[in-house]
Amino acid sequence: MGRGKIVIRRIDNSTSRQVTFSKRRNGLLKKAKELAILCDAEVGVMIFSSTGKLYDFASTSMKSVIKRYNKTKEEHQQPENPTSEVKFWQREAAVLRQQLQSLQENHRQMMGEELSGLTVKDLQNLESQLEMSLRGVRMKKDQMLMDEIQELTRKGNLIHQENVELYKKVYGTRDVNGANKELVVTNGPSIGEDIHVPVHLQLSQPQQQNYETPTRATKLGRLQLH
Amino acid sequence: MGRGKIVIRRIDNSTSRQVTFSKRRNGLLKKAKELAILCDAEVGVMIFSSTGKLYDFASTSMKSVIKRYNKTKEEHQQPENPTSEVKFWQREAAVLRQQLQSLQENHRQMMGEELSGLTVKDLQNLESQLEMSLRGVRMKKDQMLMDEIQELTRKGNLIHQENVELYKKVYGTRDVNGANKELVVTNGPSIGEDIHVPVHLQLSQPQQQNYETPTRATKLGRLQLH
DNA sequence: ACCTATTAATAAAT
DNA sequence: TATTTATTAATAGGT
Repeated sequence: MGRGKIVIRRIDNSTSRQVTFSKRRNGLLKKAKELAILCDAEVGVMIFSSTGKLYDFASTSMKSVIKRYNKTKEEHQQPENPTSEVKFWQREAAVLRQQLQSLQENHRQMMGEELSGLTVKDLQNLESQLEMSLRGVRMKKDQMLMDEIQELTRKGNLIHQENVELYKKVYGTRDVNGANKELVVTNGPSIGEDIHVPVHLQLSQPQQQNYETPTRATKLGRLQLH
Repeated sequence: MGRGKIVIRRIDNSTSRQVTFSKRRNGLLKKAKELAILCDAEVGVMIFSSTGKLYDFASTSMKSVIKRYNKTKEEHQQPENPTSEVKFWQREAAVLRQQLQSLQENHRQMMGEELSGLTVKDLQNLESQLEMSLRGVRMKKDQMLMDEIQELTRKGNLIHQENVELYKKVYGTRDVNGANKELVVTNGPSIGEDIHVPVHLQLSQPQQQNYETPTRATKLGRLQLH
Protein backbone atom coordinates (compact mmCIF):
# COMPACT_ATOMS: atom_id res chain seq x y z
CA MET A 1 0.00 0.00 0.00
CA GLY A 2 2.61 2.39 -1.10
CA ARG A 3 4.32 3.35 -4.32
CA GLY A 4 5.49 -0.19 -4.62
CA LYS A 5 5.09 -3.57 -3.03
CA ILE A 6 7.55 -4.57 -0.34
CA VAL A 7 8.69 -7.86 1.11
CA ILE A 8 8.38 -8.28 4.86
CA ARG A 9 12.03 -8.51 5.75
CA ARG A 10 14.29 -6.33 7.84
CA ILE A 11 14.84 -3.05 6.00
CA ASP A 12 18.54 -2.69 5.34
CA ASN A 13 18.75 1.04 4.85
CA SER A 14 18.71 2.50 8.32
CA THR A 15 17.08 5.75 7.27
CA SER A 16 14.22 4.01 5.50
CA ARG A 17 13.93 1.66 8.43
CA GLN A 18 13.51 4.57 10.81
CA VAL A 19 10.99 6.33 8.58
CA THR A 20 8.97 3.17 8.13
CA PHE A 21 9.13 2.50 11.84
CA SER A 22 7.71 5.90 12.58
CA LYS A 23 4.85 5.50 10.12
CA ARG A 24 3.92 1.95 10.91
CA ARG A 25 4.22 2.47 14.64
CA ASN A 26 1.63 5.24 14.42
CA GLY A 27 -0.49 3.06 12.20
CA LEU A 28 -0.35 0.18 14.65
CA LEU A 29 -1.23 2.34 17.63
CA LYS A 30 -4.11 3.90 15.75
CA LYS A 31 -5.47 0.51 14.77
CA ALA A 32 -5.19 -0.68 18.34
CA LYS A 33 -7.23 2.26 19.56
CA GLU A 34 -9.86 1.70 16.89
CA LEU A 35 -10.15 -1.97 17.72
CA ALA A 36 -10.64 -1.22 21.38
CA ILE A 37 -13.35 1.33 20.68
CA LEU A 38 -15.17 -0.42 17.86
CA CYS A 39 -15.25 -3.82 19.46
CA ASP A 40 -15.24 -3.02 23.12
CA ALA A 41 -11.99 -4.85 23.70
CA GLU A 42 -9.19 -4.29 26.17
CA VAL A 43 -6.01 -3.76 24.20
CA GLY A 44 -2.40 -3.16 25.12
CA VAL A 45 0.49 -2.54 22.75
CA MET A 46 4.15 -2.11 23.60
CA ILE A 47 6.75 -1.20 20.99
CA PHE A 48 10.47 -0.82 21.53
CA SER A 49 12.38 0.76 18.68
CA SER A 50 15.73 -0.73 17.77
CA THR A 51 17.28 2.12 19.71
CA GLY A 52 15.33 1.07 22.79
CA LYS A 53 12.73 3.82 22.91
CA LEU A 54 9.31 2.78 24.16
CA TYR A 55 6.00 3.54 22.48
CA ASP A 56 2.83 2.12 23.97
CA PHE A 57 -0.92 2.19 24.02
CA ALA A 58 -3.43 0.71 26.44
CA SER A 59 -7.17 1.08 26.14
CA THR A 60 -7.53 0.95 29.90
CA SER A 61 -4.11 1.01 31.55
CA MET A 62 -1.06 -1.05 30.82
CA LYS A 63 -0.95 -2.17 34.39
CA SER A 64 -4.45 -3.54 34.09
CA VAL A 65 -3.72 -5.20 30.76
CA ILE A 66 -0.57 -6.85 32.02
CA LYS A 67 -2.29 -7.96 35.18
CA ARG A 68 -5.10 -9.49 33.19
CA TYR A 69 -2.61 -11.08 30.82
CA ASN A 70 -0.70 -12.67 33.65
CA LYS A 71 -3.87 -13.81 35.26
CA THR A 72 -5.03 -15.39 32.04
CA LYS A 73 -1.71 -17.02 31.48
CA GLU A 74 -1.76 -18.23 35.08
CA GLU A 75 1.66 -16.86 35.69
CA HIS A 76 1.48 -14.74 38.80
CA GLN A 77 5.24 -14.37 39.07
CA GLN A 78 5.49 -11.00 37.41
CA PRO A 79 6.10 -8.47 40.24
CA GLU A 80 9.31 -8.20 42.07
CA ASN A 81 11.00 -11.03 43.67
CA PRO A 82 14.38 -9.33 43.85
CA THR A 83 16.23 -12.62 43.66
CA SER A 84 14.41 -13.84 40.59
CA GLU A 85 14.85 -10.50 38.94
CA VAL A 86 18.57 -10.63 39.45
CA LYS A 87 18.55 -14.10 38.02
CA PHE A 88 16.59 -12.96 35.01
CA TRP A 89 19.12 -10.29 34.16
CA GLN A 90 22.04 -12.57 34.81
CA ARG A 91 20.61 -15.05 32.36
CA GLU A 92 19.98 -12.26 29.90
CA ALA A 93 23.56 -11.10 30.19
CA ALA A 94 24.84 -14.64 29.79
CA VAL A 95 22.86 -15.17 26.61
CA LEU A 96 24.01 -11.88 25.19
CA ARG A 97 27.59 -12.60 26.10
CA GLN A 98 27.46 -15.92 24.36
CA GLN A 99 26.02 -14.37 21.23
CA LEU A 100 28.72 -11.74 21.34
CA GLN A 101 31.45 -14.30 21.67
CA SER A 102 30.14 -16.34 18.79
CA LEU A 103 29.84 -13.31 16.58
CA GLN A 104 33.28 -12.13 17.57
CA GLU A 105 34.92 -15.41 16.66
CA ASN A 106 33.11 -15.24 13.39
CA HIS A 107 34.22 -11.71 12.81
CA ARG A 108 37.83 -12.56 13.48
CA GLN A 109 37.69 -15.35 10.95
CA MET A 110 36.16 -13.07 8.39
CA MET A 111 39.03 -10.70 9.10
CA GLY A 112 41.42 -13.49 8.23
CA GLU A 113 42.51 -13.97 11.81
CA GLU A 114 42.29 -16.92 14.12
CA LEU A 115 42.01 -19.51 11.37
CA SER A 116 43.75 -22.25 13.33
CA GLY A 117 40.71 -24.27 14.25
CA LEU A 118 39.33 -24.53 10.74
CA THR A 119 39.49 -27.38 8.28
CA VAL A 120 40.39 -26.97 4.65
CA LYS A 121 36.72 -27.18 3.80
CA ASP A 122 35.92 -24.43 6.29
CA LEU A 123 38.58 -22.29 4.71
CA GLN A 124 37.26 -22.89 1.23
CA ASN A 125 33.80 -21.86 2.30
CA LEU A 126 35.17 -18.82 4.06
CA GLU A 127 37.09 -17.97 0.93
CA SER A 128 33.95 -18.25 -1.17
CA GLN A 129 32.07 -16.07 1.23
CA LEU A 130 34.75 -13.40 1.18
CA GLU A 131 34.84 -13.49 -2.60
CA MET A 132 31.10 -13.07 -2.73
CA SER A 133 31.22 -10.18 -0.28
CA LEU A 134 34.01 -8.58 -2.23
CA ARG A 135 32.03 -8.83 -5.43
CA GLY A 136 29.05 -7.22 -3.72
CA VAL A 137 31.11 -4.41 -2.26
CA ARG A 138 32.86 -3.69 -5.54
CA MET A 139 29.62 -3.75 -7.42
CA LYS A 140 28.09 -1.28 -5.00
CA LYS A 141 31.11 0.95 -5.10
CA ASP A 142 31.32 0.94 -8.87
CA GLN A 143 27.63 1.66 -9.07
CA MET A 144 27.99 4.67 -6.82
CA LEU A 145 30.91 6.02 -8.80
CA MET A 146 29.14 5.46 -12.09
CA ASP A 147 26.05 7.16 -10.78
CA GLU A 148 28.17 10.11 -9.81
CA ILE A 149 29.79 10.20 -13.21
CA GLN A 150 26.45 10.06 -14.90
CA GLU A 151 25.18 12.89 -12.77
CA LEU A 152 28.23 14.99 -13.49
CA THR A 153 27.92 14.24 -17.18
CA ARG A 154 24.30 15.29 -17.10
CA LYS A 155 25.15 18.54 -15.41
CA GLY A 156 28.04 19.11 -17.79
CA ASN A 157 25.76 18.68 -20.75
CA LEU A 158 23.25 21.07 -19.27
CA ILE A 159 25.90 23.72 -18.79
CA HIS A 160 27.26 23.08 -22.24
CA GLN A 161 23.79 23.51 -23.65
CA GLU A 162 23.43 26.71 -21.71
CA ASN A 163 26.69 27.94 -23.18
CA VAL A 164 25.44 27.31 -26.66
CA GLU A 165 22.25 29.22 -25.93
CA LEU A 166 24.17 32.10 -24.44
CA TYR A 167 26.47 32.13 -27.38
CA LYS A 168 23.51 32.40 -29.71
CA LYS A 169 22.09 35.26 -27.71
CA VAL A 170 25.36 37.15 -27.73
CA TYR A 171 26.43 36.59 -31.33
CA GLY A 172 23.22 35.67 -33.04
CA THR A 173 23.13 32.66 -35.35
CA ARG A 174 25.69 34.01 -37.85
CA ASP A 175 29.34 32.96 -37.85
CA VAL A 176 28.90 29.82 -35.81
CA ASN A 177 32.19 28.40 -36.97
CA GLY A 178 34.20 31.51 -36.58
CA ALA A 179 36.35 32.87 -33.82
CA ASN A 180 33.90 31.69 -31.16
CA LYS A 181 34.61 28.04 -31.64
CA GLU A 182 37.01 28.08 -28.75
CA LEU A 183 34.29 29.20 -26.39
CA VAL A 184 31.64 26.73 -27.39
CA VAL A 185 33.95 23.80 -27.56
CA THR A 186 35.53 24.41 -24.18
CA ASN A 187 33.83 21.41 -22.64
CA GLY A 188 35.37 19.02 -25.10
CA PRO A 189 33.65 17.28 -27.96
CA SER A 190 30.38 15.64 -26.92
CA ILE A 191 30.27 14.75 -23.24
CA GLY A 192 28.82 11.36 -23.83
CA GLU A 193 27.19 8.96 -21.36
CA ASP A 194 29.34 6.08 -22.61
CA ILE A 195 32.41 7.66 -21.08
CA HIS A 196 31.90 5.43 -18.07
CA VAL A 197 32.87 2.19 -19.77
CA PRO A 198 36.64 2.61 -19.57
CA VAL A 199 36.25 4.20 -16.15
CA HIS A 200 34.42 1.16 -14.91
CA LEU A 201 37.23 -1.13 -15.97
CA GLN A 202 39.68 0.96 -14.01
CA LEU A 203 37.65 0.98 -10.87
CA SER A 204 37.13 -2.75 -10.70
CA GLN A 205 40.77 -3.41 -10.01
CA PRO A 206 41.83 -4.29 -6.47
CA GLN A 207 43.53 -0.99 -6.02
CA GLN A 208 45.41 -0.31 -2.84
CA GLN A 209 45.33 3.45 -2.75
CA ASN A 210 44.47 4.51 0.73
CA TYR A 211 44.81 8.13 -0.18
CA GLU A 212 42.75 9.24 2.79
CA THR A 213 42.27 8.42 6.43
CA PRO A 214 41.41 4.73 6.59
CA THR A 215 39.00 5.23 9.47
CA ARG A 216 36.48 2.75 8.15
CA ALA A 217 38.89 -0.12 7.76
CA THR A 218 40.21 0.49 11.22
CA LYS A 219 36.73 0.56 12.61
CA LEU A 220 35.85 -2.64 10.84
CA GLY A 221 39.06 -4.37 11.64
CA ARG A 222 39.49 -3.55 15.26
CA LEU A 223 36.15 -3.22 16.86
CA GLN A 224 36.83 -2.72 20.51
CA LEU A 225 34.55 -4.68 22.79
CA HIS A 226 34.61 -4.08 26.51
CA MET B 1 -11.44 0.86 3.60
CA GLY B 2 -14.59 -1.00 3.10
CA ARG B 3 -17.79 -0.59 1.19
CA GLY B 4 -18.43 2.55 3.16
CA LYS B 5 -16.84 4.85 5.64
CA ILE B 6 -17.42 4.16 9.32
CA VAL B 7 -17.17 6.25 12.42
CA ILE B 8 -14.89 5.00 15.16
CA ARG B 9 -17.48 4.31 17.81
CA ARG B 10 -18.59 1.15 19.55
CA ILE B 11 -20.45 -1.06 17.06
CA ASP B 12 -23.92 -1.63 18.41
CA ASN B 13 -24.85 -4.73 16.49
CA SER B 14 -23.23 -7.55 18.37
CA THR B 15 -22.77 -9.77 15.32
CA SER B 16 -21.10 -7.06 13.30
CA ARG B 17 -19.01 -6.20 16.30
CA GLN B 18 -17.80 -9.76 16.57
CA VAL B 19 -17.05 -10.01 12.86
CA THR B 20 -15.20 -6.73 12.85
CA PHE B 21 -13.31 -7.77 15.96
CA SER B 22 -12.13 -10.92 14.25
CA LYS B 23 -11.00 -9.11 11.12
CA ARG B 24 -9.33 -6.18 12.79
CA ARG B 25 -7.72 -8.31 15.46
CA ASN B 26 -5.98 -10.33 12.75
CA GLY B 27 -5.05 -7.13 10.98
CA LEU B 28 -3.53 -5.68 14.12
CA LEU B 29 -1.52 -8.78 14.91
CA LYS B 30 -0.27 -8.96 11.34
CA LYS B 31 0.79 -5.32 11.41
CA ALA B 32 2.56 -5.87 14.70
CA LYS B 33 4.54 -8.76 13.25
CA GLU B 34 5.44 -6.75 10.19
CA LEU B 35 6.59 -3.80 12.25
CA ALA B 36 8.82 -6.02 14.34
CA ILE B 37 10.41 -7.62 11.29
CA LEU B 38 10.70 -4.58 9.06
CA CYS B 39 12.06 -2.26 11.68
CA ASP B 40 13.90 -4.56 14.00
CA ALA B 41 11.68 -3.60 16.93
CA GLU B 42 10.52 -5.54 19.95
CA VAL B 43 6.74 -5.56 19.92
CA GLY B 44 4.10 -6.97 22.23
CA VAL B 45 0.34 -6.86 21.71
CA MET B 46 -2.36 -8.11 24.05
CA ILE B 47 -6.03 -8.13 23.08
CA PHE B 48 -8.94 -9.19 25.24
CA SER B 49 -12.24 -9.65 23.41
CA SER B 50 -15.38 -8.40 25.07
CA THR B 51 -16.02 -12.01 26.03
CA GLY B 52 -12.68 -12.13 27.81
CA LYS B 53 -10.73 -14.28 25.38
CA LEU B 54 -7.05 -13.41 25.02
CA TYR B 55 -5.23 -12.92 21.72
CA ASP B 56 -1.61 -11.86 21.81
CA PHE B 57 1.57 -11.45 19.85
CA ALA B 58 5.13 -10.84 20.94
CA SER B 59 8.10 -10.56 18.62
CA THR B 60 10.38 -12.00 21.28
CA SER B 61 8.38 -13.22 24.25
CA MET B 62 5.68 -11.46 26.18
CA LYS B 63 7.64 -12.00 29.35
CA SER B 64 10.61 -10.19 27.91
CA VAL B 65 8.45 -7.37 26.55
CA ILE B 66 6.65 -6.85 29.84
CA LYS B 67 9.89 -6.96 31.74
CA ARG B 68 11.42 -4.41 29.48
CA TYR B 69 8.31 -2.28 29.71
CA ASN B 70 8.38 -2.32 33.48
CA LYS B 71 12.06 -1.56 33.53
CA THR B 72 11.67 1.38 31.16
CA LYS B 73 8.75 2.81 33.07
CA GLU B 74 10.45 2.32 36.36
CA GLU B 75 13.59 4.10 35.20
CA HIS B 76 11.66 7.07 33.97
CA GLN B 77 9.40 7.45 36.98
CA GLN B 78 10.26 6.47 40.48
CA PRO B 79 13.75 6.19 41.85
CA GLU B 80 12.19 3.27 43.66
CA ASN B 81 13.94 0.53 45.44
CA PRO B 82 16.77 0.15 42.98
CA THR B 83 18.50 -2.93 44.17
CA SER B 84 22.01 -2.11 43.06
CA GLU B 85 22.53 -5.63 41.90
CA VAL B 86 19.58 -5.52 39.56
CA LYS B 87 20.76 -2.22 38.18
CA PHE B 88 24.19 -3.61 37.65
CA TRP B 89 22.93 -6.46 35.54
CA GLN B 90 20.55 -4.26 33.64
CA ARG B 91 23.40 -2.00 32.69
CA GLU B 92 25.49 -4.99 31.80
CA ALA B 93 22.77 -6.28 29.49
CA ALA B 94 22.35 -2.86 27.91
CA VAL B 95 26.05 -2.61 27.17
CA LEU B 96 26.16 -6.09 25.74
CA ARG B 97 23.12 -5.42 23.59
CA GLN B 98 24.75 -2.34 22.15
CA GLN B 99 27.95 -4.18 21.40
CA LEU B 100 25.99 -6.93 19.72
CA GLN B 101 24.15 -4.48 17.56
CA SER B 102 27.35 -2.77 16.51
CA LEU B 103 29.04 -6.04 15.71
CA GLN B 104 26.02 -7.25 13.81
CA GLU B 105 25.95 -4.22 11.59
CA ASN B 106 29.60 -4.72 10.98
CA HIS B 107 29.14 -8.36 10.19
CA ARG B 108 26.40 -7.61 7.69
CA GLN B 109 28.66 -5.18 5.90
CA MET B 110 31.47 -7.70 5.77
CA MET B 111 29.00 -10.11 4.25
CA GLY B 112 28.35 -7.59 1.53
CA GLU B 113 24.92 -6.74 2.85
CA GLU B 114 23.45 -3.48 4.05
CA LEU B 115 25.87 -1.31 2.12
CA SER B 116 23.35 1.46 1.59
CA GLY B 117 24.66 3.83 4.24
CA LEU B 118 28.31 3.71 3.20
CA THR B 119 30.32 6.21 1.24
CA VAL B 120 32.63 5.29 -1.61
CA LYS B 121 35.54 5.65 0.76
CA ASP B 122 33.95 3.27 3.24
CA LEU B 123 33.43 0.79 0.45
CA GLN B 124 37.03 1.06 -0.68
CA ASN B 125 38.26 0.39 2.82
CA LEU B 126 35.86 -2.51 3.19
CA GLU B 127 37.10 -3.87 -0.11
CA SER B 128 40.71 -3.63 1.02
CA GLN B 129 39.86 -5.41 4.24
CA LEU B 130 38.09 -8.20 2.41
CA GLU B 131 41.02 -8.60 0.05
CA MET B 132 43.40 -8.79 2.95
CA SER B 133 41.24 -11.37 4.69
CA LEU B 134 40.97 -13.35 1.50
CA ARG B 135 44.75 -13.39 1.11
CA GLY B 136 45.12 -14.59 4.69
CA VAL B 137 42.55 -17.32 4.30
CA ARG B 138 44.01 -18.55 1.03
CA MET B 139 47.50 -18.54 2.47
CA LYS B 140 46.34 -20.58 5.44
CA LYS B 141 44.44 -23.00 3.24
CA ASP B 142 47.34 -23.46 0.86
CA GLN B 143 49.67 -23.98 3.79
CA MET B 144 47.44 -26.68 5.16
CA LEU B 145 47.20 -28.44 1.83
CA MET B 146 50.93 -28.22 1.32
CA ASP B 147 51.56 -29.59 4.77
CA GLU B 148 49.29 -32.45 3.96
CA ILE B 149 51.12 -33.09 0.69
CA GLN B 150 54.43 -32.99 2.46
CA GLU B 151 53.22 -35.42 5.05
CA LEU B 152 51.88 -37.76 2.39
CA THR B 153 55.12 -37.48 0.49
CA ARG B 154 57.09 -38.30 3.60
CA LYS B 155 54.96 -41.35 4.27
CA GLY B 156 55.18 -42.35 0.62
CA ASN B 157 58.93 -42.16 0.76
CA LEU B 158 59.04 -44.22 3.93
CA ILE B 159 56.90 -46.90 2.35
CA HIS B 160 58.98 -46.77 -0.76
CA GLN B 161 62.10 -47.19 1.34
CA GLU B 162 60.47 -50.11 3.08
CA ASN B 163 59.66 -51.63 -0.26
CA VAL B 164 63.28 -51.38 -1.28
CA GLU B 165 64.37 -53.07 1.95
CA LEU B 166 61.79 -55.80 1.50
CA TYR B 167 62.87 -56.28 -2.06
CA LYS B 168 66.44 -56.68 -0.94
CA LYS B 169 65.41 -59.26 1.63
CA VAL B 170 63.44 -61.24 -0.91
CA TYR B 171 65.82 -61.11 -3.85
CA GLY B 172 69.13 -60.23 -2.29
CA THR B 173 71.22 -57.41 -3.80
CA ARG B 174 71.54 -58.90 -7.30
CA ASP B 175 69.56 -57.81 -10.35
CA VAL B 176 68.26 -54.52 -8.94
CA ASN B 177 67.48 -53.17 -12.40
CA GLY B 178 65.77 -56.27 -13.74
CA ALA B 179 62.19 -57.43 -13.97
CA ASN B 180 61.33 -55.93 -10.61
CA LYS B 181 61.53 -52.37 -11.76
CA GLU B 182 57.81 -52.23 -12.19
CA LEU B 183 57.28 -52.98 -8.54
CA VAL B 184 59.76 -50.53 -7.13
CA VAL B 185 58.80 -47.69 -9.39
CA THR B 186 55.09 -47.90 -8.70
CA ASN B 187 55.13 -44.73 -6.64
CA GLY B 188 56.37 -42.64 -9.54
CA PRO B 189 59.86 -41.36 -10.18
CA SER B 190 61.30 -39.42 -7.22
CA ILE B 191 58.61 -38.30 -4.84
CA GLY B 192 60.19 -34.97 -4.29
CA GLU B 193 59.47 -32.24 -1.81
CA ASP B 194 59.58 -29.60 -4.50
CA ILE B 195 56.41 -30.96 -6.07
CA HIS B 196 54.50 -28.35 -4.16
CA VAL B 197 55.48 -25.42 -6.30
CA PRO B 198 53.07 -26.04 -9.18
CA VAL B 199 50.48 -27.27 -6.72
CA HIS B 200 50.64 -24.00 -4.88
CA LEU B 201 49.95 -22.05 -8.02
CA GLN B 202 46.91 -24.14 -8.74
CA LEU B 203 45.43 -23.72 -5.32
CA SER B 204 45.70 -19.96 -5.22
CA GLN B 205 43.03 -19.47 -7.83
CA PRO B 206 39.60 -18.21 -6.74
CA GLN B 207 37.99 -21.54 -7.40
CA GLN B 208 34.25 -21.85 -6.91
CA GLN B 209 33.89 -25.56 -6.33
CA ASN B 210 31.51 -26.11 -3.48
CA TYR B 211 31.62 -29.82 -3.99
CA GLU B 212 30.53 -30.52 -0.44
CA THR B 213 28.00 -29.33 2.06
CA PRO B 214 28.70 -25.63 2.65
CA THR B 215 27.92 -25.91 6.32
CA ARG B 216 30.67 -23.58 7.35
CA ALA B 217 29.78 -20.81 4.96
CA THR B 218 26.19 -21.02 6.06
CA LYS B 219 27.22 -20.88 9.65
CA LEU B 220 29.43 -17.93 8.97
CA GLY B 221 26.98 -16.15 6.77
CA ARG B 222 23.79 -16.49 8.71
CA LEU B 223 24.58 -16.44 12.35
CA GLN B 224 21.26 -16.45 14.08
CA LEU B 225 21.01 -14.22 17.09
CA HIS B 226 18.00 -14.29 19.38
C1' DA C 1 -15.95 -18.09 4.83
C1' DC C 2 -15.64 -15.74 0.63
C1' DC C 3 -16.16 -11.58 -2.47
C1' DT C 4 -15.21 -6.89 -4.08
C1' DA C 5 -16.06 -1.92 -3.97
C1' DT C 6 -14.22 1.33 -1.32
C1' DT C 7 -11.49 3.47 2.09
C1' DA C 8 -7.19 3.61 4.69
C1' DA C 9 -2.41 2.89 5.05
C1' DT C 10 1.80 3.71 3.44
C1' DA C 11 6.30 3.49 0.09
C1' DA C 12 8.68 6.54 -2.38
C1' DA C 13 9.62 10.95 -3.70
C1' DT C 14 10.15 15.69 -2.27
C1' DT D 1 10.63 15.64 10.00
C1' DA D 2 6.42 16.76 7.25
C1' DT D 3 3.82 16.67 2.94
C1' DT D 4 2.33 14.71 -1.30
C1' DT D 5 0.94 11.19 -4.31
C1' DA D 6 0.57 6.71 -6.49
C1' DT D 7 -0.25 2.19 -5.11
C1' DT D 8 -1.12 -1.52 -2.31
C1' DA D 9 -3.48 -3.48 1.69
C1' DA D 10 -7.30 -3.65 4.79
C1' DT D 11 -11.81 -4.18 5.40
C1' DA D 12 -17.27 -2.97 5.42
C1' DG D 13 -21.03 -4.76 3.83
C1' DG D 14 -23.05 -8.26 1.28
C1' DT D 15 -23.68 -13.44 -0.14
